[in-house]
Amino acid sequence: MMNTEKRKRLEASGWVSGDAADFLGMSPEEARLLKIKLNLAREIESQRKKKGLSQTTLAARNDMKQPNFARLEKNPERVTMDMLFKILLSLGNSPKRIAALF
Amino acid sequence: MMNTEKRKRLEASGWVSGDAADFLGMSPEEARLLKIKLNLAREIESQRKKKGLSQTTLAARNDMKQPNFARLEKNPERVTMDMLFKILLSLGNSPKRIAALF
DNA sequence: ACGGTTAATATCAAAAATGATATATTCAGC
DNA sequence: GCTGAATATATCATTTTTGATATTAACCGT
Repeated sequence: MMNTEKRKRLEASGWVSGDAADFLGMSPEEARLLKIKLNLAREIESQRKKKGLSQTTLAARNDMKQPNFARLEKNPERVTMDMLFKILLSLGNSPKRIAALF
Repeated sequence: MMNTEKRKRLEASGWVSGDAADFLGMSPEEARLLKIKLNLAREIESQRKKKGLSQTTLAARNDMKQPNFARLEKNPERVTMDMLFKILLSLGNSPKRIAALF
């Protein structure tokens, strides 16, 4: 899991690797927030696939380009919660439903 | 409600005023997100005051400066959800409790 | 009214996120 | 193995947010 390239990118953006110590350098709150973002991203990908939509079409619907949508799904640590939230809403999720992913 | 100064600031940052049409120019999702942010900000201020803490001390606890904390409380439309979320967590709110504010 | 604390506003520089484009990789179906 | 579609990666310009500082205004309590 986690090839060298990806780790390099993560570390470049401030990560410290090593399993349980993955969140070293972040406050507990930041670590918690990150996990939530990962959840939201996973959910976006899952729902998109369930609907049989491509990144390209879903991106277009939200005035985005495919590569940026890919980043949102694959590297949510570099995306604001605002963005993830907005996409989930546009996928038809109620705030409550989104909240359930916390 | 909504004095001229504040409206000027909001409009400068892209708002269109007019009561029910306040959210003109934003997607429904963006409007929804904004309302949520306002909720979170109100809750932060409320909890802070309930605990009798100053912006200065609460800011310090989160490695922030007072003026930036004031911005967070008073102008959440220009603050990411990440930031609001982080503060609420640090105030001891569980993700669930935060979610209830949606 | 004064002095001290707290909150708000204004303004920049620095950092981070976003948008955009080009390109590469992966994957299905044939 | 080709071809085309879908995803992923790389990079950079632009925009937005954040951090910092200075300053002002509001609010006590005395």
